Amino acid sequence: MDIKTRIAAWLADTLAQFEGVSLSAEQVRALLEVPPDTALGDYAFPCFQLAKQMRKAPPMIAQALCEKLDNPELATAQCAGGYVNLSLHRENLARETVTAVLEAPEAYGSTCQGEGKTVCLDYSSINISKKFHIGHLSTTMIGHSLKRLYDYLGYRTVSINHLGDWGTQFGKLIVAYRRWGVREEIESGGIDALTALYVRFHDEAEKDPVLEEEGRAWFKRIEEGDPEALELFDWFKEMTLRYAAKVYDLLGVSFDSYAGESFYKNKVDRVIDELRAKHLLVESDGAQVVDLEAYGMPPCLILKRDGATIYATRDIAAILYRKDTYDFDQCLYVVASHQELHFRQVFKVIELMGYPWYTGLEHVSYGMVSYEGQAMSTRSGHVVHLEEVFSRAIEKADSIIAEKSPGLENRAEVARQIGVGSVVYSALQNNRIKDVDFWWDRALNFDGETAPYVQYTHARCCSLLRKAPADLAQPVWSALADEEARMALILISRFPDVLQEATQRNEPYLVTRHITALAQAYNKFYYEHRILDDEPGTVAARVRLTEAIRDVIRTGLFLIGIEAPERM
RNA sequence: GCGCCUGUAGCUCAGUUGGAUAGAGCAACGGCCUUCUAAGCCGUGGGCCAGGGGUUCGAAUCCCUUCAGGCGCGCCA
Repeated sequence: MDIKTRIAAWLADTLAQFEGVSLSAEQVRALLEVPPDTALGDYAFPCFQLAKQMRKAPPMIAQALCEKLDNPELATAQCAGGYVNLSLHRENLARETVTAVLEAPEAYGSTCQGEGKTVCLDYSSINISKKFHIGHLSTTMIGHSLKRLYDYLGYRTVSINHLGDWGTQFGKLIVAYRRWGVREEIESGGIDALTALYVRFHDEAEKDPVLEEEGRAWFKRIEEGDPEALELFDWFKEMTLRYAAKVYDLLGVSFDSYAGESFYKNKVDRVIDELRAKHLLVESDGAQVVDLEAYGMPPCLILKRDGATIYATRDIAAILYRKDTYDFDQCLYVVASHQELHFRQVFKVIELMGYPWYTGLEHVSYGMVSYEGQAMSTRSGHVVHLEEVFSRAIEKADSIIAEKSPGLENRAEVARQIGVGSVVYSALQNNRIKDVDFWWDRALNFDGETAPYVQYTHARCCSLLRKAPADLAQPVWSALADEEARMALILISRFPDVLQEATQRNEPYLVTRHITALAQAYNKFYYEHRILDDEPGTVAARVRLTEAIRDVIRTGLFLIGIEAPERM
């Protein structure tokens, strides 16, 4: 049982001695907060909510509670206004916290609460023949981080790259290829060559509307299984996936399924039959829709006037398929916020179909990405490609290494870890919902709250541990009673709670900020105290603390998809 | 026009879901390396929490309203 839980139990026991009070240990634990100033204590218990039950003013309750609290091995209490401020017994805090980490460094904060539960995560979801740009980073890394978080908490996860591999744009691409493409050039030019074809098609189509018509016709041929059309379509898809694999390798991202839109093309009949059987489908302007007016939403379009399906139809088919195949408890869609209405509509249709598990569907939305104040556009060229961001960040990391640690052995690898890490960090340091505007100078900043800062702290810990004596004495935990160590210990002890909240809210940035705070705490500690030059028992305690911090930072970085080099 | 989201230091953002004196980083300025990694640490300045009304013991946080920005509102995804 962790310290906070024991504090809560102790508080609840004491509260039970008062008349008219009924608060469980769990309720008390949820009420415990962190004082605004660390000098006040480690935890604060607010008495305001008790005021009604006890018919007393909060400060009086706090005082009465303080007088009864007696467990100096756990903490000491002081009342201040309506709060009871608790200061943990420092020696015990140090011993318990550090030991908890070192007992299972790879599993600190992990649980088995997700046992028997499955979470499907739909993220990244790339479009065939399009390059990655900076806007794809959020979905890819938020999804990847959430997968790792849910895994860590014992869930079975299924990561799905719902490929955008269906629609008239592929007919257009075929037209462009047949008119202007040369097989060998496209093969060697890869995704860039495909993008060039796509851009050229739109330029030429403005002058010659016949092209659009041809594009539609070629897509129809794909749908009908025409061998030439399918061969080209598969080729485009294969080239795109080959390209994407390189980016995913760099990021350490992988997927359990690449079933995209084309996968569901023969699974939409079931959706239409079922909607019809359940009397949900109505005609409107020649199209078939599910009316959602009663829920304050525009209708959900299921079949176009020409009888063809639309993305909502395929998304519904995908939901039913995933439920059948994976029997998920939750299915998360890490998709930009502009699709909010779409998902609300689709989820409502599932509800109206009578499936009670619709409650497990969730749109994990994130803000829009722009570049220097303007929306990005592949066609106009106002884009920042992900590879360019990575290569510039890696280049910068490499030149800093050249300057600061010229003898580093695996320099290229570390430069990659730092460069990629700094880019990933920027995608996971804030609340998902914020819009982000990309600027090069910000993206290439390595100071302060950044991945290199956290990685540096980790490397610093590693370096120190390499120099620590092999035969450590018995740690004297009371040596960790100073303010700097206390701050670090408190942050370590809260790490498991942070993982809980990050998962509950689907917000990886909580992990990012927490390990950054831990890195700050360690750097202060490091500056204020000589770790290796002291009494053997003190050295042992400080080394153990360093080890615990290194482990928590490494785990935290792993959970947000960032590597932790041991030297840099 | 309707709906959703956002508005906190010059900039980028936190703010523990209604609690204590609103905090970080960047940028600026000033300090700290003959000692464990200076990609670090310390300090200084910087705020009408967009504006206005409410709700209550208490509001950056909840409600109403105005303003500003982003996104969406059927045959694209």
